[in-house]
Amino acid sequence: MSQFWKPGAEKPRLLDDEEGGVLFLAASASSSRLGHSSIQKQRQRLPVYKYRTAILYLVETHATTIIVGETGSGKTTQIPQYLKEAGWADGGRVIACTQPRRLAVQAVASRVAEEMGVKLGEEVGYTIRFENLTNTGVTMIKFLTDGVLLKEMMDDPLLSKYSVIMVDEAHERSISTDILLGLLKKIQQRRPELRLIISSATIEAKSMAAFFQTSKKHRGMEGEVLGPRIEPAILSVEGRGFNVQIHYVEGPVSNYVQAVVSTVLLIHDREPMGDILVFLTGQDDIDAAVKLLTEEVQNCGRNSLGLIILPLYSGLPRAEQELIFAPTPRGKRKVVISTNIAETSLTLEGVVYVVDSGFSKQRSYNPLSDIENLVVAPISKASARQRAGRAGRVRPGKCYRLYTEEYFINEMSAEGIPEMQRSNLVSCVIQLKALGIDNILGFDWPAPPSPEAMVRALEVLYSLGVLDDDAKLTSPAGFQVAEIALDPMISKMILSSSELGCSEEIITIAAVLSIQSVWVSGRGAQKELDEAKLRFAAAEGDHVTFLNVYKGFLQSGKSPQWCHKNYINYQAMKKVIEIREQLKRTAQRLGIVLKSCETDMLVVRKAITAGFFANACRLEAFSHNGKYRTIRGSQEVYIHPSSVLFRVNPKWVIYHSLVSTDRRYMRNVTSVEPSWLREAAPHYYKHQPPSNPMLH
DNA sequence: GAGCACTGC
Repeated sequence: MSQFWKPGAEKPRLLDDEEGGVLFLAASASSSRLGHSSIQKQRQRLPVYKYRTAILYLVETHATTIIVGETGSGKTTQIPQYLKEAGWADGGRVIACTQPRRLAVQAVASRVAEEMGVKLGEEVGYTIRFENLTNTGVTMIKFLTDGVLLKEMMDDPLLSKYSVIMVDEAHERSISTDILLGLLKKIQQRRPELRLIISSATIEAKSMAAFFQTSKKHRGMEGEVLGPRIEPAILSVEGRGFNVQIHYVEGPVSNYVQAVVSTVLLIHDREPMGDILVFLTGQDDIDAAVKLLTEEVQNCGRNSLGLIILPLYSGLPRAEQELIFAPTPRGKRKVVISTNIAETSLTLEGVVYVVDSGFSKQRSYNPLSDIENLVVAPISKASARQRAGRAGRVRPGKCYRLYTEEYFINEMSAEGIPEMQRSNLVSCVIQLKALGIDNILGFDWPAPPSPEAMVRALEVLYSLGVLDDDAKLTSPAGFQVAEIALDPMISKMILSSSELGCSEEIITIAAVLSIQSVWVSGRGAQKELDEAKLRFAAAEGDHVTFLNVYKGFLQSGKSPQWCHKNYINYQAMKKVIEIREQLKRTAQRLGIVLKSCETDMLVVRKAITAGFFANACRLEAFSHNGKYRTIRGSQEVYIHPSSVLFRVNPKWVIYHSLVSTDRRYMRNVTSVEPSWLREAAPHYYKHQPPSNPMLH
């Protein structure tokens, strides 16, 4: 009576598509005998439902199945349920489904629990940082961020409790996803019974297939049946979006902010009602466009009165972000001018028109200077398609691309560069080391990072005393640093604080350094913000200033009003508390003594130095403009104007990070004594060239 | 006296 495909039953019909992958011929969905409740009917109306049998067949017979599914296909919520219904969660095994983002994990898990009529955290559960809603032995389907799954591998390198692991949104190519894919490929060789599903929104499935294709064949006697086929299966599932008509400009656009404004006005004049979503690169562009558009509307008369113009970027205060979701009043048209946040993280209902500038801010990394920064760069074709798709969620839409069709076809790359190839790899390398991957340079990456970047990461870890001469994790420091889920320099700072007796203070600093900013985003009330900052400013620098803010917050009883009055971001402070609690638990597990140094800030600065000695700088002699040089590399740097040490210019400082604009600015700076540097890292500072007037 | 795409453990 069951319609599910089971091993041994007649196979569904398969067809080779022109790409050389395996594509299933749609089966009829109407013959199902699943339940008749409305939820079941809804499930059956999803495009993925037609492929249910095919998916189960492919997963049964292939070690890896790649599913190309557009948004709205239902793959994320349905496939884990199909697998469970087909018995993949029998015998205490668990079906895992990873997501790049926490919010998606929670949303999908609660949706699936609802569809299955179970309480979230029982048969269906989820795990994200700070939250574990699963029940061992009961949970059959578990949603989690890919970062959490990597963390789980530290305790269970073969992920032995999982029968199927579905890696969703793999096309986004985040660092965690790429590390995970590389490791899963390795696990497959040891666990032929494990099944992988790689789910991606773009057609670049072939390169993913090639990556998993090269898996070594499971060895066995000649003629023996060796379990699943090694070559990955590829299956495409259509989405449920509406058609989106694409319009290109006829000639290149010189000023895309201006072009955005005129395009929005044109849509508003000529097109029927429906909201407009604009993609620009960052806060600057967006604020400029909002201002320009508002002025145009005021100069334009009656027809433009119906526009509600809203900016959207992650740094926006919570209340302003929420305006985006308010339904558009009758007769009005909403225009949301956004960063990439609306491309993947947030979904706006009611959008019918998309205006795509063709650019976004992207992280880039130079391993030689060890500097990460953001650059405005052209987006990929995949990104352009994703942006256009945002116009077709409620009804057929239109997308206006502010670049020529010729440019789209000939100049835009098919896919973006994976994050792995645009980032500092220190955290990535230590994670792999902790998982016993000794040969980092020879690791089978989905997209190998440059050797320079890997060597740079190894150097930094060696200088921190986390790796030894053989590039193996040191014990215990190396393992401890790997266990703390933060940048290794911060983790090292925490370890040192244990010996220096200031771990209570240092974990507060570590928590603050791992959020964006404790201050409310500065524009508009700059003077007031600067004055508020002075109330907390410490002569030692920004790190000690953070301690003062934290103390003030606790003394206020964690009051939102107190935060508001002092230009402090309340949401950020709540996050600091949360991260701090987690660090405290990790520290206790690692045997780090939690101790406060009370008012002795000297040891706090020494602990900071122990983690960040590589970022030491010296004020240039006779410098009247605050010019510093890094000790290693002798690069010209300046204290950022947002630092409490701006214009104070102590002789020796260490910084937490550099931002590179017209100059290189040090953010989060603390003054130090030069003797501490050699104390903290004698090996690192022993061979300074004599031209560098160092450590006298 | 300047600027923060977006995630995640």
